[in-house]
Parts: sequence; C-alpha cells; structure tokens
Amino acid sequence: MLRLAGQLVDGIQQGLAQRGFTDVRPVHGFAFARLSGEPATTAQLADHLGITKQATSELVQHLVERGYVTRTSDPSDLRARLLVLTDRGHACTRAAEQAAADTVDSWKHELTPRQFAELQRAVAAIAGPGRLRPAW
Amino acid sequence: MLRLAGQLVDGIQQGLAQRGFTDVRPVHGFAFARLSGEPATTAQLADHLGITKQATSELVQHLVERGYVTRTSDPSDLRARLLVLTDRGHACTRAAEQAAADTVDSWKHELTPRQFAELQRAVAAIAGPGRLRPAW
DNA sequence: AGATTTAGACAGGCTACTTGACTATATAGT
DNA sequence: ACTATATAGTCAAGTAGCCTGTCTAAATCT
Repeated sequence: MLRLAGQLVDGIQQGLAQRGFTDVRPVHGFAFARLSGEPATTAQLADHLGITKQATSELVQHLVERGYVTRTSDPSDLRARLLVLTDRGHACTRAAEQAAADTVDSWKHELTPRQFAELQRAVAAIAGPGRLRPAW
Repeated sequence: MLRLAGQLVDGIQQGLAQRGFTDVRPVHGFAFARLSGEPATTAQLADHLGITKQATSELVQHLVERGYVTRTSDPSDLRARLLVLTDRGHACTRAAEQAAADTVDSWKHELTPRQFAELQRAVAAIAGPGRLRPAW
C-alpha cells in the first residue's frame, strides 16, 4: 500500500514537471485540493494540512508569489484573507489530476476490469472523504 | 489511496508509541524492513532508502545510540560495518508489524471477506516487491 | 607499485517545519 | 456599552532532516 502511494506521489510530481509545473511540491497539491472546492482562510488550510498556521502562511506566500493563489479580503471578517486559486492554480490542479489518472491507468493494465472496479470500490469504502495531508 | 497510506503510517506510528517506541520515525521503519532480512552496510541501506550515505550514516548513528542496531565488522571488507538489528530492533519491528496489522484489520471490518481478499490481491499485483522509501 | 574507486564520517548549508511573540479584529461576559 | 478573551495572520528565532563538498582508510584495477 505504501509503495502504491509512493508510486502515485512520484507519478504526479513527474507528470507536473513534464507539464511545466516545477515549483510545486506534494504538500501544495494537498492545498490545491482544498482550495479547488471553495476558498478557505489560511487557518482553515493549516487545519486541513495538519501543519501550523505559520508554516501555512509561508506556504501560501510561496504560492502567491508564483501566481497560483490570490488573497482576497473576506467582507465578513476584516482579519481574514480568503485564498482563491488563480487560472494557473486551476491549471496546475488539472495537470496533477491528469498525472494521477495516468498513474492509476498504469495500474489498470495490471488488473482485469472487474478487479480494478473492486479495488476502486474497496479503497473508496475504506478511505472515505476527509482531510488529506502529508504522511511522513 | 493517499489517505489509506496516511492512515497506515499514522496507525503504525501510534501503535509503536503505545508499545513504548517513541523515538523512531517512519523512515526508521523502512530501515528496519531492510535490516530484518539480512544485515546490510550503510551504503546499501542508503540505496534502499533513496537518501545519501551521509544522511544514512546519521540515521544509523541515531539507531545505534538508542540500542536498535549494532555495527559489526565485515571480515571481507575492513572499511565496511555490517548493520545488525539488536533484540530491541527486532522487537520494534514486530511491534510495527502488529500495529500495521491492527490498522489493516480495521479496514477488513469495512469490507466483506471476499472484497478484502480482492483488495489484497490487487494491491500485491500492482505494487510487487522492491525498495520502500519515504514518499513525500 | 601506483592510480582509481569505494565505505564511512565530518563540516557546513539549505529548507521545511516548529514554538513564541505580536497586532488587529472579532466575540463573549458582565 | 465596556471590558476580557479568543482568533487571523505575520514576524522572528530555533530545530531537524536532508543536501553537497571534503577527507581518510581500505579495496580494486592497471
């Protein structure tokens, strides 16, 4: 299982590099996954990633500098800044999803369609939705 | 899939802590996995872990200081030191395996026996044996 | 025998995190 | 309404795990 996760992470990272996104790391992908749904504040993102606000603040700064994210003001809370993906941010997210799909496809070829469907069902049943964060 | 890997790593780490092993990290587990088979040199271990000799040397020093590993001389090469797991090292390895089994058992309860068997088969078929290293 | 490679360790540097401290805004208690 | 407390975000400093570069001793090649 750990090997599969490693293959997937490596595959995404490699696919992103091939598509021109060389300045993002896996942890940024987890951030994109959170922001691609709806905007979030830095504190919410920190909770999602399982790291401190401070580290998240620096990570967000990195993404803003490289044009993946913009900070917009939250009308309901003057302290907070809502983080929104830019077009480039969305493009990077799509590229990561494609790279992930490519890796999963390579697994598909090792299995019968029925086995693959079972695998998908089992993984989805066990994992469920929820926070996704760096593991080790 | 990444969530499952995260659950597994967290489960192992937590299980180890409950069993009294609080001074090991996941990367040490990968080292134990390599050493529990047959002894290896630092350079071989570095190759297995996918990190430099220097980082491996420091990691080994950490494990020696804490009594998990001993360095024995290699009669066929006076430069090399063969790394051997101590009793404590083996105990930690077994504890990690038990903790991993506990986590996998919790998955088992979410699936039918047939589905679980299919999952095992599919994962084994895709992942295969080989080097295991930190992923992100 | 001499030249090159390899095992291991030491030194210094980088980076992604951490804890601690601080300001500005929001919320709760009286 | 006023005060006390909590929260959003950032700055500063420290830590840990990796890196590259360098070196010694032993092995291997010519």
